[in-house]
Amino acid sequence: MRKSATSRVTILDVAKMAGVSPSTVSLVLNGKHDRMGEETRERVMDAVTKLGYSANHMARALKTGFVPTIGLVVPTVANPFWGEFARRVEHAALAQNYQVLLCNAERSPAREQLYVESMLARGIRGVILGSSPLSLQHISGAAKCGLQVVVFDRLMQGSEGLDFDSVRVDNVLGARLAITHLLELGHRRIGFVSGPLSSSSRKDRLEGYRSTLLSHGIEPDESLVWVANARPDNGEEEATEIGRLAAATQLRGPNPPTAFFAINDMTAIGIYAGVRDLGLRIPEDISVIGFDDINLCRSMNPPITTVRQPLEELMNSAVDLLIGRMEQKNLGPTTHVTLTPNLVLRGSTGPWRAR
Amino acid sequence: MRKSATSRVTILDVAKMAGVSPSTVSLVLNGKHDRMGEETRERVMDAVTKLGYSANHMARALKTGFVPTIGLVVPTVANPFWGEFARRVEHAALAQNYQVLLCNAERSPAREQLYVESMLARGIRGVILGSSPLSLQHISGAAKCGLQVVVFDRLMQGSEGLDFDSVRVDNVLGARLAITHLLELGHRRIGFVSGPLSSSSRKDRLEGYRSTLLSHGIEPDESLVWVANARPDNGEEEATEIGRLAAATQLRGPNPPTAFFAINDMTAIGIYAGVRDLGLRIPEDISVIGFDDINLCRSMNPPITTVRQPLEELMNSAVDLLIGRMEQKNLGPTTHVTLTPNLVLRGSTGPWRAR
DNA sequence: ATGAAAGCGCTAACAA
DNA sequence: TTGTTAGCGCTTTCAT
Repeated sequence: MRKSATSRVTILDVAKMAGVSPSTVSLVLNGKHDRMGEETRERVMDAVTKLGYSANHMARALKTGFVPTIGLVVPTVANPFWGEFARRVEHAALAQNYQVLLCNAERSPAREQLYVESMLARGIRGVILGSSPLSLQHISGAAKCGLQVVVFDRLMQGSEGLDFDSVRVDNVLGARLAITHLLELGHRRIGFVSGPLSSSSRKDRLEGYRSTLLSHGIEPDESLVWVANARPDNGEEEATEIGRLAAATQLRGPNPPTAFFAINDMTAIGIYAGVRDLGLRIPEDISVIGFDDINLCRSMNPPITTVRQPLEELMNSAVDLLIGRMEQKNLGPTTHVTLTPNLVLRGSTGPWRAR
Repeated sequence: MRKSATSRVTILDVAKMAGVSPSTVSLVLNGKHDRMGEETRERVMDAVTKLGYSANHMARALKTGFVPTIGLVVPTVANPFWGEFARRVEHAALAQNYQVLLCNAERSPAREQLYVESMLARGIRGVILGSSPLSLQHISGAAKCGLQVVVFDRLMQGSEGLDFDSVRVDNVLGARLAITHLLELGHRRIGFVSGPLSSSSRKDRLEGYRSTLLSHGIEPDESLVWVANARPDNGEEEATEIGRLAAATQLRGPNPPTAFFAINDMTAIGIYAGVRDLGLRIPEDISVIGFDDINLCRSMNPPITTVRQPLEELMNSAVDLLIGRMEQKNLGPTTHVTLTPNLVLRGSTGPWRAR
């Protein structure tokens, strides 16, 4: 049994110094029963500061069965979108005195499951799931153990007997916004570029792409949709690499697109690189539109036209929903929040011109 | 007292089902005393799987005083460098059966301290500190409580009575590599662009910049060093914004630089934007060199020439060092690992030409 | 080879 | 208003 070099000061030490019982100290610390001797309270607080006491969260959690922490599982922190996402969640959580445990699942259901179980073992009772595999089967065990879950980016079909609160942007609409914009600029051959269709948000965006084309009388050309394969290790290639390869390949094909709709901004950045490799210009030769509106969009040359997700509102809702469940203030049926994306016009899209 | 809806199965349930005592179950689970009835062991394992038992980490930690988790504090996950950094740490830690608790301090010493104390309260005994304020005073309390610390990116002067293991790249050399390269290309007016000099790595890079110039007979021109101010809220502007503003301002000045050395790649990306805003080209009109070598460098137009930090090796060392301390396998004096950076030539630097 | 019992640090009935 | 007591789930001597 490994023990810390310097054992910490406990509630007993405080009690002894203040000349009261441990339960009194606990009462003071937790602000219970304000009908308590003001003088006693002060003695206790004095001892606390003198001793530099700070509570042992594990002992408290073991006793109360409650941990003021929410778990956050994201597919990868290497993509700035998820970094921004995590910051928003953390901000909203901190405002309600919850901490955030951030987990990087690398788009692997196995890792996701591992993390979720580890959270449960640590007494964490609520988790926000970022984009991840379509099936939530691997989470069901945890859910049965009382774990509250809010998913981002996908609605459950309930087909698995699972039904979680969810929060997302209207992805079909987002895609429609993007494609309509391109169509209005005169583009007719629009490429769709994505990593594996591993989340319903991605499927929705593809659906929005197809349906918008159709509704404008254009038959979707399957040779124009590029969906990267998942890698054998269950991971996913870097979005930038996917975009670059897609652009290079598509543009050299027999009937190249004149515009690309990227599944997200990082993929759009990759497309930029692919386009440049061929000596083509954006937006003069090729238009590109992204999704998310990460900060980087403004720094690119040209700045990226994209579909913005209202991340702050989305994450505020997610955190409120989750904490409501954890504190049993919300016992109703599952809630699904869908917010509206909007198009941010910048420099990467321009009118179609014959080349 | 809030309790989980579905109480989890405990070691007692397993013991009952297997018809043994709880201590036997514990023994089996922890692989102790292999001189144990094979048949008993099987009965226990059977019960474990049937019941879907998984240990309560809090109870275990409370008892043993040991948590197989290391904390990782980074300044911001919105910058992909730190995302990559976190992935490396996580990878190295997982290989040794440790989990990683990722904390986003937003470059605020107050938040850093908060996180560190919260880790201590959760029984975490080791933490890796990414770049953060020069003073580690706010960590000293935790360190006295037995928290093991490995710092990245800075060496302690010991002036505060603190002395931690550390891991870093030779930042002075990194800057020398960059500046020498620019000098060899013929540049004489080289700008230095950075956010607040809030870490010794940044100070070192500035020192390397100055000393290299000096050693080549060039008197550093202070009007060429751009160091953004810290914001009142203790946070830091986005690196890209700093770069953009620096480039815009410097380039419009009376005696503009012909090349920029950016404190990191994200700042270099911001400089790209600032240069473009003025209708200038990279590298024809202006050369730019970054630091870190994040993946994004390869996707930019032109790809960014940069000073590479060997992140994988760095993080492997950090994790090994930390776990060695936590498991008391390493009791020696503090260790300081310094690795060598190397220049990655790409397209953002070119020969000086009179404009 | 296995069980009984103590206790990690804390909180929450219940007493006083 | 404050103290006593029992235990949260686990590990680990010490018995047997």
